[in-house]
Amino acid sequence: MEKITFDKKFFNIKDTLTCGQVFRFVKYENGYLVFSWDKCCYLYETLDKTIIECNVEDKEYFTNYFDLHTDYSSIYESAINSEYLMLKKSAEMGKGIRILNQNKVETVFSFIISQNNNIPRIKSIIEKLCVKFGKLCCFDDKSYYAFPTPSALANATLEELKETGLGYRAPFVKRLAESIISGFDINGLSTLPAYALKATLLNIYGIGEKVADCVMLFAYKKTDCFPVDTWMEKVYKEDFFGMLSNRKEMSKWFTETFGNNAGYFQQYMFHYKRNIEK
DNA sequence: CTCCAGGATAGTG
DNA sequence: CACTATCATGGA
Repeated sequence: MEKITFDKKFFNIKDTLTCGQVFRFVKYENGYLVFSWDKCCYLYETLDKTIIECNVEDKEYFTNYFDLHTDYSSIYESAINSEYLMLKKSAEMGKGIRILNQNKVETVFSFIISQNNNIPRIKSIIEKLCVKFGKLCCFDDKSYYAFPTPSALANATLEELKETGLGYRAPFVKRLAESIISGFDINGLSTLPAYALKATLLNIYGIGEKVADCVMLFAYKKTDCFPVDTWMEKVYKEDFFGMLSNRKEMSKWFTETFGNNAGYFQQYMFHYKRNIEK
């Protein structure tokens, strides 16, 4: 077992996992188990450190997954020095949030499932998909299921897919799986320029503006992307006093205002807005 | 019971 | 173009 130790100041486990970017994690002992594609790691915090425990061969995978090569202090400073009070408060509260570098195939499927849905249900559907169609794996003495391969999903019937609670999203999942089997290369898209990547994602059945932005930010590291959902629409209107009416234009405004920090700031503010209004 | 959840699609004007 | 009814499911 390998241990990766990182300063806790810019790596809060709970905030990073629960700000809506990732759906496969469970509380375990003093921390969390996190699953990515077919891999697993265990996370916990000490007084001043965040510790990742994983298999030796997965060390670099999870170092990159948790974005440990990126320095968050300058991102945080930039938010704290912003003229927008909402952003300052959000950054202060969520400075331990990191944007993960997730498996691309898993992320595309996960965010197709996320449309018009809530986080507990998204987690439940994905977990059932893994149990039903994923490969049995083990980590230490624990067993879990990998994210299903595209071929496993393509071979499933719509009725079988719907047993996981997918509802009307089942055809989205099936069609994407079939297209990957036929040669559509999700991972290969990383070489495309941002505008071409976005156009390609929007062309996928079941993916619109918001989901495309999420995939670009959470799997392709396009940190100038700013997904606008119901929460960010509230932020835009209530905290930025914006007058635009559609979400695509709001997203554009945030991107133009915050540049390459837009994605990080979106996570800070999403986390703040959701936690403060409860 | 109604409403809504980190929306997208197909159809209409 | 912009606007909107509808989509399956479960929890509040």
